[in-house]
Amino acid sequence: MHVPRPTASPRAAGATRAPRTGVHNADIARCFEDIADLLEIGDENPFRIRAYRNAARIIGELQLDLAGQIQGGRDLPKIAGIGEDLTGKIAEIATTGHCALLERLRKTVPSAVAELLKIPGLGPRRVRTLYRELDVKSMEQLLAAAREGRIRAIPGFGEKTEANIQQAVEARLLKPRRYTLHVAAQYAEPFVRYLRDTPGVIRVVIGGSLRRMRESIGDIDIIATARSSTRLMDRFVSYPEVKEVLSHGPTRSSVLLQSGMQVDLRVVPDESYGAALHYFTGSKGHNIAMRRLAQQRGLKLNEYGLFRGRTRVAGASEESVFGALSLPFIPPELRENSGEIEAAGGGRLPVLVELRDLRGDLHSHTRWTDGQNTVKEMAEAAKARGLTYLAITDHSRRLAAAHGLDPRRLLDQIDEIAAIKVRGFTLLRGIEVDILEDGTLDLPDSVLARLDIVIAAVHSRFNLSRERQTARILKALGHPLVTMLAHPLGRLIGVREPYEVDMLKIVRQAAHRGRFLELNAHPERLDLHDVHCRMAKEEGALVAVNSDAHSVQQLDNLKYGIGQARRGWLEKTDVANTRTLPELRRLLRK
DNA sequence: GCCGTTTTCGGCCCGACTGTTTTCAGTCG
Repeated sequence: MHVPRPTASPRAAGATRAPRTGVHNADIARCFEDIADLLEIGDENPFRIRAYRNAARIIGELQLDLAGQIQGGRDLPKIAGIGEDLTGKIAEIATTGHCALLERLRKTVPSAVAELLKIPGLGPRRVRTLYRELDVKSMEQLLAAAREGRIRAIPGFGEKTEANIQQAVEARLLKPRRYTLHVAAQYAEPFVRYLRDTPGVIRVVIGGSLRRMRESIGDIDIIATARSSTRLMDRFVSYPEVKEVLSHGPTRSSVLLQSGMQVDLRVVPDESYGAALHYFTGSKGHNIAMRRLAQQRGLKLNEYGLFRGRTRVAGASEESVFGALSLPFIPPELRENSGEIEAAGGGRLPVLVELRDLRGDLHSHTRWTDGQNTVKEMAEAAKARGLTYLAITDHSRRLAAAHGLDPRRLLDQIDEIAAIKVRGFTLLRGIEVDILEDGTLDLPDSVLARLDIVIAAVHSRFNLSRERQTARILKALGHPLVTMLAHPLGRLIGVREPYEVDMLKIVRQAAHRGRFLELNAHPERLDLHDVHCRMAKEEGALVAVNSDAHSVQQLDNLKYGIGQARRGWLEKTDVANTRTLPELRRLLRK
């Protein structure tokens, strides 16, 4: 099945407990975040706190494995934002699994207190006050204090704040949610259409992480220009699906929909449209870096424009903002402050792959297994979307729940595919064959040899050790008949963590053997991850952006795959299925 | 804690909204 049953998977433990061999960048980043939280509650120098947060963000996005680097006896490269002191702490965490500073801070403030920062409306100062005045050390104690009316008695707090805190804690116990891209889009698009229907409105567009095509979306950001902002704002907060109005001002408002999704609207004058769109698209890190760049040139960047003194020098369009800072337009998918500003400044921005560059799709399913449509219907739907070829790649026998194909049925399917003719369109014969636990394939070579495309996929034993899982996949990629590795991390966004594998080894094996790495475009997968797209590009492995469609409608998921590929800096030449069929066949023969 | 053709010291992104105050702190994005 393309979406296997969720399985429990332990989250990475904190980096500062027992020493262990596998310290990941995420662990180091988490440690720095925890330090920043505790320093903040301790009312430390805000710029010192910012340095830790900044470092955490940089490390979290870094491709280089820091602990591996140190354990291999190599020096860390110079990383902007990480100086002498933090380099030392990285080395400390990588070698000992502990950070002495964090341990020390935890003795002054219990780390459960830092959890309270996650409550919307509670920042460091209020958390500190609640801890000192009421000895509140946990969510439970905070909720009790609110219910008993003890919070309103503290100076600076009032009844309203107390009620808000109580509500926020209760809501948090219901679990905060993030949404996959396609779910967020389902909420966003009708809302945008509704807003466009307002008299006097000029423009309404989606920004934020949805525009950046991030794999999961926390809230929806909408930017608008209008002749009357108050009229638009009034209509915004009266949208029928609104459950609660979180804030309501003339230029900025936030609402909660019945689904729990938060939506923010920012309204600016039309001449500020580009600056506001840029600001509300983010990411936060990108915005900070851009404002700093402006500042270095004696300018000021905010959501109203780019200013020299009081004079606006740009802001009507995003292009004008970038241009006034001597930069080309940076596509939204790249705006993560992960080198895009430097690349833009140096004329090294990639020309990103686009949906219309795709010539075919190399992974799809039919009624032969767990798909909903026939081979012919899939072919016609793919052709209608402008593609010129489609590989039919149903499951192999091991996946019994999906009615996986045994050799006999696969041979029958090959015959059916050969008999189907769609003008100007080519069907490729394929299989998504299970990689068994020992790295061998679920079907004999004699059958696989009759196919154009052999996709190898892990659908079982997700919990093998990193070493065994990696060896299993490397062995499959070494099989002479394998074309490609399906969904390399096996994750389901928000449901199942990726399995433990050494992606660098896998990417290098793929590059060495000429195998493709799939970027599975299903919005719950988006697997390859964007950082591994960049890794694949650097190591010279080709990526195939595939729909893994189980129905004709799911062919439309390709747009999400392209979004992820763009986030991974991929260009047309980095993606295998941008090739024409003759070019693809030449690649496959190699 | 980081960083530097304005600086090795003195800066560090910017503005809106809420609630509790009577001019602003705290929080958020």
